[in-house]
Amino acid sequence: MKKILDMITEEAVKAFSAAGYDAKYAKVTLSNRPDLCEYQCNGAMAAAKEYKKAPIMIANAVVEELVKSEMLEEVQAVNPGFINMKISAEFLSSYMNGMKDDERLGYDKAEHPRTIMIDYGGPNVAKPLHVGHLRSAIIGESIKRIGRLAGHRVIGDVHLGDWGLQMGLIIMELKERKPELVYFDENYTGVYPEEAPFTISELEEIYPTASARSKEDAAYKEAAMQATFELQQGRKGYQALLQHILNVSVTDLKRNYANLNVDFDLWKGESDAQPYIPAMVQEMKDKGFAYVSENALVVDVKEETDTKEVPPCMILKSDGASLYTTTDLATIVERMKLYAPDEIVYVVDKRQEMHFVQVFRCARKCGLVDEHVSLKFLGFGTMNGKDGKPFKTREGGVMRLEYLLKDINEEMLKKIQETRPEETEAEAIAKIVGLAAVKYGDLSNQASKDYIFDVDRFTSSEGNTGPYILYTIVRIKSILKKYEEMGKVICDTAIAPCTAESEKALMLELTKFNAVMENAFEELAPHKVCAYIYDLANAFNKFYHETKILAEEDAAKQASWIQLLLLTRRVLETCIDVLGFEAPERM
RNA sequence: GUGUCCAUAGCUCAGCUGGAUAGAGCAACGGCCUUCUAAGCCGUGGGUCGGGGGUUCGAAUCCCUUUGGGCACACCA
Repeated sequence: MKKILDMITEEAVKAFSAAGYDAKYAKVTLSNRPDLCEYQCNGAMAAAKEYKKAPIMIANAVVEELVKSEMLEEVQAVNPGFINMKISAEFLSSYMNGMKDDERLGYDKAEHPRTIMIDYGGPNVAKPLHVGHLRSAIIGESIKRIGRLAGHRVIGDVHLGDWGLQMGLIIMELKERKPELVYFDENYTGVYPEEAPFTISELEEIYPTASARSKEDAAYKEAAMQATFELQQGRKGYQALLQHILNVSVTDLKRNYANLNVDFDLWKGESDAQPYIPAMVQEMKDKGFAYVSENALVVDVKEETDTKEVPPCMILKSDGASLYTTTDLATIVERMKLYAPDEIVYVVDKRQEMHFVQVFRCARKCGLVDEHVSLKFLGFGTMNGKDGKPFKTREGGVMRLEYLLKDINEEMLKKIQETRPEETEAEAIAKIVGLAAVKYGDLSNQASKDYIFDVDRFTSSEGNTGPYILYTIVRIKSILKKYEEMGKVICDTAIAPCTAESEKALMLELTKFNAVMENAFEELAPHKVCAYIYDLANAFNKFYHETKILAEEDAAKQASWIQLLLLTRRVLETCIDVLGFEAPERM
């Protein structure tokens, strides 16, 4: 379906042309003065210059044509040259019915579907998920779903951090603790045990210990770097250990991401790109892009238009080992080979922007990606505590994701038990609402900005929060249920033209759905979806308050309203699905 | 130091390619439940859009400058 603004703009184009003015001035926008009108066109003022006429005269001439449109029911020119419009109830209801009868709610599929890879999550296999991983998971998941709704083929890749010094650190620490393990025997030729020599909780303790020690003990760090190098060179025992670490860790990660309602198509990691490194490096050298500088292998990526110094992209360290630019580049090679994406979106902490500038430039320069492939960096800000500083536990440590979710769920549970003590499924509902609270709290902010994680605010049902949105959906569900309990059957009847202000306001909000989704996709901006459903929920709640649907005696009117509720519910549920959460039956 | 992002009501945030009186929510105060979930709805008060210039008929929005913050600047990821 066409977007409503485009449809009205078409009317304006006709009117401008008929009045003898250039159609380029006919652009119609949403009114910023809802008290005066619903839509406006400011083109007359822009046109005034070209035609050397008073804007109001142009506006008047256009309005004379525009009043002929059946789409509009009120059109007027206002000083200095605004054209104010209201849409007709009949046209609005026909648009509603168009949405209702369309599986996609009026949001057309992309004409040219693209293959888009989303690189998000990025957990470190050596560490449990902590709050730092929350944003990437939440935002990335939403971007993935927004892209899919738009009709694209979207592939989500968790891109595990499983290849750096961290691996060497774990191996070293393990060697110190259990030197007798066969993994450390270079002469061992047999088969390695299937069982990992550690559990997930041991693993979670090993890495921080090793990491802390490496900062004080230079020799220890040196040994870890050596182990990393050997791992990368393919030392068998270490490779086997890596597999164990991955198995143990990924099982745990999958459980955690499932709790977040986050789902990856690919569980690839940095290590998967490793086989592509040698050939890639060789080619970079052969083509003359890579050269040795200060013993390291680098590729220049600075450009003339740079306003700052962009350091060369380092391909290999002076000891010959690969580093994160290497694996990121090799991962691009791998992705192009296996999935041939048209676009790769990286949902990563914004502090890594420089790194990705280098990687993207290097990838293009060395021909790792074609001209048409777009590489996008979606950098997100830090999640801060109420004090405005990076979120910490009460003790000042790093907050584990599991504990954070637990806190939120407990808060929600308390709320349910207070308001509805009779609820038997309070815990399950608390989990659903709690997740919505966290995700909405995050996604309602612009991704690139830092934001303050405030449990009290996010779990509140007042204001622009997840619970408020869910409550609105629950209200709709409740009415529909009661309607059927009254013995009435929901038939597929048409939505009648609105008769009240609040009803029209609700319909007007509903019409925005396709434009909002398209815009959210283009700008990779889930927060626009949040802003939209908040407005929509407000419009619905106002309508709800003023309209006693179940008590309505006119059955036709009631049936039309029921359809309007169904449509509102579908739009809201589609939106929250795209945000990555769902609504309970009651709350 | 260089670069970059940010600064909007007491607090948390919106503000589309410049448009009419800068919007929400929270907090404060005041209304609305014998009727679909009051986890709701309605209303009141609260802003020199960090400061200063400029472009424009018109600037929170674009340009310059200044102040105050965040972040990044090749062998960690």
